[in-house]
Amino acid sequence: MSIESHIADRKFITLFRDTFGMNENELELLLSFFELKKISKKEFYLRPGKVCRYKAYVNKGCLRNYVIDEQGHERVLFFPIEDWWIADIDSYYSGEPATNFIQAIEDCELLEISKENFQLLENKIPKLSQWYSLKMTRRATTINRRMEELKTMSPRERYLDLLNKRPDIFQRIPLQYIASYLNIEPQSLSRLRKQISGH
Amino acid sequence: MSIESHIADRKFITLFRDTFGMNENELELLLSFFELKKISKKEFYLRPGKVCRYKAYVNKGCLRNYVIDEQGHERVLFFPIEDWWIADIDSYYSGEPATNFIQAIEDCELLEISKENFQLLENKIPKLSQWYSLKMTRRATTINRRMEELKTMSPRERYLDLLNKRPDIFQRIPLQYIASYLNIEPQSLSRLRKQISGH
DNA sequence: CGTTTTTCTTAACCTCGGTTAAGTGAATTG
DNA sequence: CAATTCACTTAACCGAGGTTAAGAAAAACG
Repeated sequence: MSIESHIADRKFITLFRDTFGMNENELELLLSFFELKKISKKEFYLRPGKVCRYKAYVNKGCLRNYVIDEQGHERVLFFPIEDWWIADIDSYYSGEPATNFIQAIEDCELLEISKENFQLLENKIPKLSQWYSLKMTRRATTINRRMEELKTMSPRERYLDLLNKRPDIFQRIPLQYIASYLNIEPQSLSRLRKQISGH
Repeated sequence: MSIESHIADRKFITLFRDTFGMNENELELLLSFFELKKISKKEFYLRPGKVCRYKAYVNKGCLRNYVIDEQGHERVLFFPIEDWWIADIDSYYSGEPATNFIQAIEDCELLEISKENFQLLENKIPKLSQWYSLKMTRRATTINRRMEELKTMSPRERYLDLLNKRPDIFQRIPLQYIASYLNIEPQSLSRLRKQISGH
C-alpha cells in the first residue's frame, strides 16, 4: 500500500498543494521522503535518553507528550492530534538526548522524516523553508500563550477554558491525562468537576 | 551622533559580521533600517491595546515583559537584557492588539525596526532569513523549557535554579519582579530566602 | 459473560504559598 | 539632609490543591 493512498485525503497534502502552490512533481518528491509508521495504543514514539533525529506528522490518532519531574510525576505538555508535528523540540535542535516521552493514546498513523532528509528537501523545495519559518513562529506563539495561561490562570480557570476551547479533547483523552495537562492531580480534577456541576 | 558609533562594540554588529559573513555594504544597509530609541527607567516600550508593529534589539539596559491577570496581578514573563529582541510576539504575528507590557527597569538603548522594513530587509539580505529562522527556533525552545519548568518545579526549586543559572539577574533586578517571574508573591520569596539562608 | 484491570470518584487530613497588615530599611527627590 | 516614596521583610491566618487511602464505575479481555 503506497503512502499516497493513506494521506490523499489529509491536510498534509492539501497544505502543500493549496497553501504553497506545489505542483504534482514537487508533491511526489515531498512524499517520497516520508516514511509511514504505525504505532498502536500505549506504544511509545519517543522515550528520554536517545537523541531525537526525526520529526513526524500525525496523520491519524492522538498522543501525549509528557515529562517526568523529580518527584516522579508525569506532566503532560501537549496532546498532539491529527495535523500536528511531533518531536522533542529541544533535543531535535540541540542534539542533546531527549527528555520527553511521546506515547500513543489511540492507534496512530505517523509520517516520519529525518532531520537530514528534511534539510535535503528544504534545499530542493524552497517553499518548504517559508512554510517551516511560519510553523516555528506559530509554535513559538502557541507555547508562549500556554506559558501565560500557566502563569495567570487558576486550575479552575484552566479547566473551564480548556472545556470551552478544546471540547474534542474530552471526547478522546482520559481525564487523568487532562488533569496532568492542567497541572493538577486527577483527584483535584474530580473535586473541581463536582464543585462546578453542583452549581 | 550616528547609530554606528553607538553599536560598534555590540553583538548586534558582530553577530551579522561574524556569524553571517556580512560585508560592510550589507552591514551599512542593515543599520540604515534601524532607528535608535532611548527610553528611561520606568518608561514603557509597549502597552496593551495597540498592535505591535515593531521589534527592537536591546543594545543596552534591562526591561521586564509582563502581563496582568484577571485578579490584577502583574506576572513577569521575561527579563529582556542586552542582545535580546523585544516585541509582543503574539500581537506582532497575529496583528491583534498586544496584551503585554514592556517596561524599562534601567535606562535603555533600543534599535527598532518595523515589521514592513524587516521584510524589505529580508528580501535584500537573504542571510537574514536564515538567521531569523534560527532565532525563532531558539525562541521556541527557550519558551518550551520555561513551560516545562513551570510545570515540573516547585517555587523553591525555581528560585534555586534561577540563582544558579542567572546570578546576574539578582544584581540588577528588584526582588519583587523576580518573585513575579518565579510566579510567587514577594512575601513568599522573602520567606523562601529566609528558610534557605537559615539552613 | 464474568473476571481482571484500568479509570474515576470520594473523603479526611495536611502543607505550601496567598492574603492581609504592619513595620523596617533603602533610595530618590526637593 | 529631611521628607517622601519605594523596596523588602516579618508574622498570623486562611484556603486551594496535594497526599493518602479506599471504594465505585467503566473498560478490556479471555
